Amino acid sequence: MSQDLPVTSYAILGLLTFGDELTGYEIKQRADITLRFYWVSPAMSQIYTELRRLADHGLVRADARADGEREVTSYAITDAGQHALRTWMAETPAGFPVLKHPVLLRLLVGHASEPARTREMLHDYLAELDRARADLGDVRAALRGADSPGEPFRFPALVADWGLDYFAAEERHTRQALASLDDSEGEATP
Amino acid sequence: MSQDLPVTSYAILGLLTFGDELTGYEIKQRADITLRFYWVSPAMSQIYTELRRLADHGLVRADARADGEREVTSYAITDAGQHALRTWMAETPAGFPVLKHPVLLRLLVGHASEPARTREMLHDYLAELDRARADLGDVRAALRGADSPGEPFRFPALVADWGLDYFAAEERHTRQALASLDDSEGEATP
DNA sequence: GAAGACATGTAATGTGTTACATGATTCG
DNA sequence: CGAATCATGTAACACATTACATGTCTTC
Repeated sequence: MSQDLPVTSYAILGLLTFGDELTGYEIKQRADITLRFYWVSPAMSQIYTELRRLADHGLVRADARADGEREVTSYAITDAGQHALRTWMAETPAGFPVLKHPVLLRLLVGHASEPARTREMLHDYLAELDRARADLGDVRAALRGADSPGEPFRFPALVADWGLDYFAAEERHTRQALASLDDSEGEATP
Repeated sequence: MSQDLPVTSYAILGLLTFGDELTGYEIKQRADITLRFYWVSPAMSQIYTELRRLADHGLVRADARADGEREVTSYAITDAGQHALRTWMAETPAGFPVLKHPVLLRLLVGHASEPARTREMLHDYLAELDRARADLGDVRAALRGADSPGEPFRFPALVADWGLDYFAAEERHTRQALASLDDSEGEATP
């Protein structure tokens, strides 16, 4: 009955379980502030493609309404969609995370690079981590007040906290790597 | 001059910087124990495709030799390959890691699942983390003896340590999430 | 002599991106 | 009134996976 959909489909479906109807555009915005950190933020075109597919399967309902001159289409999850999501969560194993970590990839072949360049890359990463942590911190702050057990943002708050801890850990690991590099190459620099 | 190649191309090129010539098959094995943790382990067919491309660009040299009845082709990085890799590392920004974390994705929409199922998923993840940590630990152990500054496996050891710390952090975060879930839902279970 | 590892590839397919295209609405 | 945002899509293409196909070599 429930054909397998790509995970991103279920991710979008999941975004529609927080109550309101959303346009493709709004879904993109939500994805940019939440999904981005744990999955991907699909391109706009991808979102519209997925919404079409979900609608074809009856998992979302497309609500077209006129907004002045233009047609705006909002999407809401259907009962079938709720059911499909639950089934997917209950019956398919989550699977192990896939990490595409360009910093670690480059560090792995660090012997093919200038030590100074490697250090620069790690410092750049620290700066980006800081920005990411600030962004996610803003999201986390916005959830306050509705993040207790039983409240709507309980689970988003849980994963936001996880994400913040993850960024903190990455920062530590980066500093450790830098320290380790300084131990050896640093002897040249007085 | 140096057209942009996909990152996976450079990853394979990087695997060839550790001295020896490798067959496609051997590259797959190396990828399975190293790249897997920080990037991806490409499918065999993908590896052969990339090797063909790298050879077309003159970045690797294909060495066909007879091994009994069959032809076996080993690949070695060329000077042009070394140069391309260095240029890539020096001139293109690494970019921020992309995390495809199905456990966090599902936890995000935890309100659409049975609490018991969510807990089960987290416990499954703990078990998988344990296995991954053991695998990476074996790799790390195999690097011992050549992992000091200046030695060939210095950088692989650095990233392996990073990876082990990352797994440890994930384990902590998982346990924290479980504890948080127990705090609320656990009240029902005496 | 069968099983499993070694070794190499083609074909079909799918997920997802970027580029392109279009137009309305809002805000300064 | 121009820029930014809102809103929706099509087309071309790239990266990567799975399925399929083939055969040798090694080990039990």
